[in-house]
Amino acid sequence: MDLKRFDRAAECEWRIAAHGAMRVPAVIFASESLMRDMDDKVFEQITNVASLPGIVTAAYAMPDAHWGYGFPIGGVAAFDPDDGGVISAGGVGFDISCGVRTLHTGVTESDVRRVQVRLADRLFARIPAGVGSTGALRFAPRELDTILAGGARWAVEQGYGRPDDLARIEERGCVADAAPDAVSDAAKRRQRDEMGTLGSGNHYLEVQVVTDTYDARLAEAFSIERGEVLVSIHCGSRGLGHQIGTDYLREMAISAKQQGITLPDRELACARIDSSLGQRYLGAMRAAINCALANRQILTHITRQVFADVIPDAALSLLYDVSHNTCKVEQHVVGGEARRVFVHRKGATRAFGPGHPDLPEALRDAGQPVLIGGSMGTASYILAGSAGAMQRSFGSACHGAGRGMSRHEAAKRWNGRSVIDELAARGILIRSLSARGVAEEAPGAYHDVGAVVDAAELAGLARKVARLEPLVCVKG
DNA sequence: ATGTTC
Repeated sequence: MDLKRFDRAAECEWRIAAHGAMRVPAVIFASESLMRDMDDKVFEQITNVASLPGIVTAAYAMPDAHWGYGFPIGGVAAFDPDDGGVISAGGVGFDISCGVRTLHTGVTESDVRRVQVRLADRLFARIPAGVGSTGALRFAPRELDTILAGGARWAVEQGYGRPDDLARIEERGCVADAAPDAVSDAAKRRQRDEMGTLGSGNHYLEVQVVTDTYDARLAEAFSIERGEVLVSIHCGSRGLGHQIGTDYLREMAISAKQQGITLPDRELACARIDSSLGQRYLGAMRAAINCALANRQILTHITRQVFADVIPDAALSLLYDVSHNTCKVEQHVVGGEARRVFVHRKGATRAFGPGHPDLPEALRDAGQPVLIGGSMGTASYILAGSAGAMQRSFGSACHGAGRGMSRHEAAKRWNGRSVIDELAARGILIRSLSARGVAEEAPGAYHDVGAVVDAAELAGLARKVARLEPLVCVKG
């Protein structure tokens, strides 16, 4: 990206003053090196977002930002319903509430190394992964409505997990005001056999070891120690969320035209938050959030069963669960006063700072765990949300490494089998049904996740707590 | 991300 188009406000903060149709400035948080590598499309898309009605303060892009549908992936934007603010299906994304949850295991790397192959094989046998994968569970439409209203809370009531898991999930496992009635029958049909499945693309279940901790106080608050094994599950709302995105994008494109909302890009189709379409989308999107939370909860239950069998000493407890693709109603201080705004985070993680009332008591002094998934075979990081994020980015931070190469290009460049063999030689076991999928997800297709989290920290959005390396990875 | 092309 051409850096001359920006005002450098700080080492990792690049501003674009409002001009043309922009209602507010745009801000990218990144190092100079990440900025140089960043797709020009991010500049175009973030300035487009800044022109949407009712946007508050600024449009933001995180250090891992790249080209997305309408909004960049790694985009954050807040809208005020009392100022004509909008909700955009493209601003949430197709994989609604895709996210990561990380579990403690209480065992060490050597405990896993002893049984590593069996653990990899058993997880792969039990965790359905891949395009169109189906699970062991089947739900009639009415049961699905209960899931869409109840989220992880429903799952725990059904015996998938423990009541104390819920405090460690955003919204305590169930987002309010979900509207299963606003979800099409087609979306529900697609989901009836996909609960408890991982999906494809960059989704994974990974067994990881803590290689480094950076802040002793925060590591202790998160109960993280070097050498401990963790499990991270990265997946979303599967076919249901995708179908909701498709359904409402179509409807928003038609309605925006009728309402005279001028769009710089038709992919930014949106509806006023206070319109009936806006409210229906919000209800459907919240149903998809609950679907994703229930999905990750069921996968947690299966993972616990596998560990109980292969490593009986392990005790899996939830560190935290974050969502990456959402729009949430939150209170933020804008121009010195508390305002209720609708925060779109697309490929961005909520990163609430210390003292936030939505955090469970055990984590409140430390700040929210921010779980950063690396690319396959590379490190992941755990950060802590900060007061800086509350001031600078509506309580948001980055979400991952950020793709640097298209799937097509990666599939041409790498051979899946070779990628698996090379990682196995480094002690990392990959299990996947799709060699092409593995090639598309080759570590070289992504930016350096370490550079991304360093930039997030330097920008004042989050504090580094721990670095993890993979031991086993089940891929879609 | 996605019954990987409405």
